[in-house]
Parts: sequence; C-alpha cells; structure tokens
Amino acid sequence: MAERYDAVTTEKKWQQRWEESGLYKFHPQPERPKHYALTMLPYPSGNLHMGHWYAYSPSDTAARFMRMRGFDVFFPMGFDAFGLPAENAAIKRGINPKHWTYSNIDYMRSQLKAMGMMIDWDQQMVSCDPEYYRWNQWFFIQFYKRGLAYRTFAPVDWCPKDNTTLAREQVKGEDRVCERCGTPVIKKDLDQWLFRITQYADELLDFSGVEWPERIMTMQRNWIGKSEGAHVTFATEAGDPIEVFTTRPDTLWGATFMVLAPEHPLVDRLTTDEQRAEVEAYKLAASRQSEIERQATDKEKTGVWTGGYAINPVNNERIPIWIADYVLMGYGTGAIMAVPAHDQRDFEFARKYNLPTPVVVQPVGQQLDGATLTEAWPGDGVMVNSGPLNGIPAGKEEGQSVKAAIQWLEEHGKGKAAVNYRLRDWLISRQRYWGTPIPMVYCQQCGEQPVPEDQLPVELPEDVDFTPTGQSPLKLHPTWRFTICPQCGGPAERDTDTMDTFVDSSWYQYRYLSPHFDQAPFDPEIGRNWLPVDQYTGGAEHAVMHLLYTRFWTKVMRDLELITFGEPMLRLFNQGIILGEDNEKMSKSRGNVIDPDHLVARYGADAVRLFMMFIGPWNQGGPWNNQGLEGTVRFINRAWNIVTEEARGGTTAGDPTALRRSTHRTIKKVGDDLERFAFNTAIAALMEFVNELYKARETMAYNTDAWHEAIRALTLLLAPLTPHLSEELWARTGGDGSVHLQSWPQYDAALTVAEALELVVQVNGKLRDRITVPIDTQEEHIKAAALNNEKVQASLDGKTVAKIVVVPGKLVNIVVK
RNA sequence: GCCGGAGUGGUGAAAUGGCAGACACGGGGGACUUAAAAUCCCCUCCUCGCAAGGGGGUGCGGGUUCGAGUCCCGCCUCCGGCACCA
Repeated sequence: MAERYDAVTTEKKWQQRWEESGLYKFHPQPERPKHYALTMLPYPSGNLHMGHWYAYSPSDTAARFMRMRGFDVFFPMGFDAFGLPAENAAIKRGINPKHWTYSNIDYMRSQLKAMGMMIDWDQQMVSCDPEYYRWNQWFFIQFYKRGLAYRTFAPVDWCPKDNTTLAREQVKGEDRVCERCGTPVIKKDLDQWLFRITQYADELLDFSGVEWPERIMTMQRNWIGKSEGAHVTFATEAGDPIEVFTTRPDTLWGATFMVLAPEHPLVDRLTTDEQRAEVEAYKLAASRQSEIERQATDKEKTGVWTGGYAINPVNNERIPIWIADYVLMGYGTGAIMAVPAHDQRDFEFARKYNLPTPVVVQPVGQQLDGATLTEAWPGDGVMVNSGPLNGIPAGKEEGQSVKAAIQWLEEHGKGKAAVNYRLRDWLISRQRYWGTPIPMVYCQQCGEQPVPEDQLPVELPEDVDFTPTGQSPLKLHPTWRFTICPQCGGPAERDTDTMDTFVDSSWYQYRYLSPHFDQAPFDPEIGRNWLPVDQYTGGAEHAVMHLLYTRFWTKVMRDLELITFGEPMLRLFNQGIILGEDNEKMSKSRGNVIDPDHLVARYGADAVRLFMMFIGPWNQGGPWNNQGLEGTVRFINRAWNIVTEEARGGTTAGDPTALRRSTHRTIKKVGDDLERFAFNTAIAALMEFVNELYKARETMAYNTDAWHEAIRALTLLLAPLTPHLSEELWARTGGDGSVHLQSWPQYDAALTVAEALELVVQVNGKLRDRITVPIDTQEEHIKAAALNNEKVQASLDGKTVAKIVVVPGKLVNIVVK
C-alpha cells in the first residue's frame, strides 16, 4: 500500500530545512534581471486572518514563479507596527504597547513562516523600531526645510472615540466617519502639522509612468479633483474685495448675487448693523451643525443677507452679498458668485429668496426665460445678455465662451485663469502615544525649531501613564516634553503629538533594502540596483490614502535627490476580499470567521494556499468554502499519489506523444496564467493534467520517457503554488538540491499544438458536427469536407450556400439562404 | 446625482469575436469493502424524447457581424468610491 501524504509533518520538515540552508536569503545575483515584488505589510494585531492568507499566498506564488523564471527576486516582509490597538491594549489591560506589539510580531512571524512564504526575515523592517522611525523624523525635517511641512491653526477632523485628529482621507463616506473605528467625526480648532501634498497635485495626476488598475487611478484623480476656471475679484461697498473661484467665468454677466461661507473672514466687515443679529444667529446655527447635517445634499438651501453689496466687475451692477452654508470654507476661496440660471444650487437659493435669474446661455433650439425657468440650465448654447461675449458658443474649448471670458478678465484686470484642487494638505499630527514623535521643539525665544539631525531619533519614553484622559500620554509625561532649544539653549518644549501611521508606510519599501543602514533612510548603493518596486500587491481600500501618500513621498524623495524616479511602484494589483461561507464579510459578530491556523493544522498550508488561489480571479475575492478546500486537499493527494505510487502500467495502447503534448500544453498554460495572476485557471490546468496522468498510468505510456517528463514537469509547475508538496516530490524523485532553485520548465511550441485538428462545422452559426482534419489541410479541402458532412447535408436541405467562412484551426461556418 | 466594477448551471467559476459552462464543490450511479470511511471510475445547464435526435439558454431590449457571454446603443439590478467642490 502506498504511503499517504502527511502534509503537516512534511511542511514543518521543509520549513526547518529551508531556514537552516538559508534558501530564501537575499543574496543579490547581478547577472539576473532584478524583480522587486512587494505586498502590503500587516499590522501586528496578533493573528493572521484569512485576509492575510488571501493577500499573501498568491503574492508569494507570483514571487516564486518569477524566481524560477530566472529573475533575481526580492520579496520582503515587515510590520506596520505603530497605531492605536497597541495603545488601546495598554489602556484596557495595562499591557505596555511596545511589549504587546513585539510579542504579536514574534507570533505573526511564526505564522507567516508556517505559510511557507519565501521571505528573508533578515530584511524585515518594523516601523516602531527607533532605527526605523528615526528616518520618519529625518524626513519630517527635510520636508520642513523645504517648506513641505508646516504647522497651522485650523478646524480639523477629530475622532471623539480615538481622541485624535484625522487626515481628510481618513474620514469616510456620507456619514463622515473615522476610517479606523467608524465613529462620526467632529470639527475642532487645533494647531496641527501638515504635509504640502497639494504642491504635487498636478504631478500626482500623471500616471504615465505606471501600470495601475484603472479604478485606483480614477479614484486618485477624483480625489485630487482638479478643476480649471478663473479667480475673479469683486469690489464691495464696504471696501474689502472678495475673490471667488469659478469654473464658469463666462456666466459672470448672469451673476446676480454672491454667497460666502458663514465662516468667511470678511463676513463681519460686510455685515450691516441692521443685518448683524440675523447674520450672527445664522453663523452660530451653522457652527452648531454637525459635519453630516451641514453637508447633506438633499436639505433645503438656507442663507441670510449680510446687508452688503458687491459690484459685478463685468457690468458694474450692484449685487447683494449673502452667507449660506452650502458654500464651504474649505473649497476654493470660500466665496462664490451665484449664477442662478446656470447652476442648480444657486437656482434653488434664488427662487427661495426671490433673487433674479437672468439667462446668459441660450441653448440651441430653445428659448429660456429667467422668469419661468424651473431648473438651472448647466449645458451648452450661445452666450446672450453678456456684453462682449454675446453670440459666442458656450463651452470650454478654444474659441468658446470660457476662454473668451478669461481673456476679457485678464485684459481688464478683474481676474485671471486659475486651477483649483479638491485635494487638501495631509494632516499628520495625531494626539496619541504609539507613533513617531514629531521632531520639533517650541522655544519662547526662537519659536519652532527642528530637532538637530544628530539628535535623532527623538525616542518615545516608556514610562508613561496610559490612563485615558483625552490627551496624548506624552503631554502628561512629567519630564519628556521639557527640553532645551537647539538654537539658544534656553528652555523649550517638545511637540507632544505623533505622526499619522501612514507616514510609516509611505516609504517602507525603501527601508527593506537595508533595514539597519544608519547613514540614510536606505543604502543608495543597494537602492540603485533594486528600485523601484516592480510589482506591488494589496487591497484597494488604500486607494486615496497609502497609495496616494507613497506616490507623494517618492516624488519628494526624488526632489531630495535620494532617488532618480518619481513613481514608487510600477505595477499594482489589487486583490479582492475573502468573505465568510455565508458570503458576508468575516466578523466576530456574524460568527462566520474561519481561522486559518486550524485549517493549516489539519490540512497543511499548501492546501489553504492552493484553495485561496483556486476560488476565483484574485482581484475578485469571494466566499470561503470548507468543502471547496477539501477539493484542493484531494488534488494535493492525487498529485502526490501519481508521482509516488507504483502503477501496474497497462496493456492498453498508450500514446507517449499524446502525453508529451499534454505536458507541454500544461507548461505553457500554467506559465501564461501565472504571468497574469490567473492562479485559478493555472490550478485548473494542473488538475486536468493530473486527471490525464491517472488515465495514462493505466496504459503503456506509463514509465516511458514521456511519463517521467510529465512527472518532472508536474513537480516543477507545482513549486510556486504548493512549495512544500513540490519540494517533497522533488526529493522523492531524486531531484538535485531544492526544487525552488530550479528553472521553470521550457515547453516545445511544436508540441503545444494538436496533431490533427477537430473543426467545428456550423450552418448559419449553429453547431452541426465536428470533423477531424490533418493540421495543414488546405482551405478548399476543409470546405469540401464540411459540405460533404452528413449532418450538414441534412440541414442544408435544398437551400443555397451563400458563403463559407473558414477560421483556421477553429471552425467552418456555412452560410445558407 | 457623478465615477468605477460586476450580472453565466444547485454553488465557486471558465471561455484572443468562433464548440457556452473547462476545473472544482455539491448531487446521482457504479467498483472496492463483511460494512463504513477513504480511494477509483462514470453521469450531472434547462427542456421534449424509451432512444436516436431536436429545441432553448450567459440580467432585459435593440444593433453590428457569416458568427456576440465577449463589441456598440438604451435600460434594470447588485457592489465599491465620491458627493452642495462653485
């Protein structure tokens, strides 16, 4: 009786041997082309879940495949180790965040090893190591020196549960909730550090250097939100001019009032005494509204007249100045010119408050009348009632109204072309302990001062009190915050905020190359050969956070002359989300969580890996299925048996050439599929191949050269997918060294095409029969064979043949009338 | 509302404009076994038919084409993102 495959024991054995032999050690081999494969690093929560397996199994397979393909592959792993859960564990259970984090890391690293990943752990980076965050601080100072880091006092998003500020990117959805905990955010006025990502807005819109999913690029473009238009200055009777941003300067002649955001700094000065009480009341009401109420799009427009007037610069008409909460201080200049006939929001406002709605764009074939309009006309047409613009077609193109209006404004000194972005600067201050201290000190004499670079890192103190107070534990530490001014030596105080953890992940890919290098963020010598990342894989949930930040960071690094390229990751692939068996997101509350550790202990890591890749297209995700997993277990056992079991052979005629064709077709198919991350169809092809081997084994093809070729190919093709099984099979069949050091098998193209062709014969596109012809049969002969076919004759039945389409190697279609 | 992506058997899915449903799960049948499990083999889109064979079928409606799951136009549904952005 043949030996059964003991996956669990075999896997442990090989993991140990691989570690002892240093199989996955990073030893650059410059004679091979480099390939930097990177997958998003985990947060050390304490346990690897299915999502990690779904992210890492295929990326490990892809990296192994590239290695066998002849590339020098770097595939590192680390830990995104700063963040709130560590601190919350400290608050709830009195555990030191550092100990909590490092013990989680140790455990998760052992889990990652049990997956059988191709990781060299000597290259690991851990973001909460001082030797790592030292360089966060160093970067911060370089940013500061270049004016890319600045501090400002402004209303910012605050999560009341996590007790910290958030970047705009970290406030999600219609409900304006915290990305981390789902709590609705509120606004607070605070002194905060920001990174000037807006300075790179235009460059971030350029994706010409990368192959990224269209979806991610679209999300980033929308997030950056570039709009082109003009700044226009309106004089006011109170004296202060008001600047507005508009994308439709051509409709200026139809502007009949202005609206300022309630928080606009000029409101107080524009407001007349008669209107003051009403304006104050409105401002107060607006400030009391939550962010959600304020931004609800379906609520009725409200506003209050300030009593003031502005002068429309194009026709010198006196127009009233209102305040309304539909104008946001955070976009453009916080003030708009209202053109009610051509903007739906302004229209609703004007109708409510009986403001005039003159038409200045007349759509072709219609006659709009401002008095009877029922909605704004935002579309095209011809300019009317617009002085010098009359008769010009409305639109943004050359020779159309927008360009003409801008030209007029510039000639008359009333405005100029302008671009506005939705993107905000990146707010990085967090009022929490477990993060990178911001390396700034505040001196009464000298103001804000960066910590000198030779004093980095500014280390986190460990003796802190985690009792929750709503303030950063650093602020309450008895001594840590007090220091001396690097400028004058007088008493000074440290910034007690820490950096957003997205700072850590903005440049970690560089650190992996030389995680202990102490002269710079990374060793430029190594970087020259290995950068940038060739293939990045990870979840799409980071589209406008991490993936935008790291692009920004890389562009700054280029400007700091640390690197010579501007895009961190050339190719990006987003895996989908693995769901519970009930097709719902896995969660404790739903009780549908599947623990990979249990499955690994029972079936082995290879089976779990394989099923992850077999479920479906990797970018699609999908529900977990325990019975499906048993299918891959069966396949692993079948592969094991076909390689290791003695068979009788057979007395039936076997066709070694047919077997060889099958082998070479499979080599081609699996290689082509792995190349495009189509793991599911690659595995299906291997299953088919094994099924064929089961049949061939009962024939005289068994134990021929063709058979041994097939077994060898199977073992090699399985190597990236089921590394342990394959290594064991390799050893058992007398392979030299490790299977993972072998080259990917070559296929003979001549053997991948069939010897005789089976052609489909259709009549009017309907399948009638199949005919088999030799491979290079002339088209005329094929036509004749098809026409002579019995079933074709039957369905022709007196009709005339109009045309015969022959698709070489595929089919014949006879068109009849 | 705007921008993406997706709708194919009982289920996960496959298919450079060319045989729809590969591969697998589940189900049915058989072999082996005292029996069961495991394993191996066969069948399994729907429908009419004893069969041979026929008809229908990729969310819905049109179109292009010799030929459409695939391309184009118009809808419907689901998922994701953004949303008073001037």
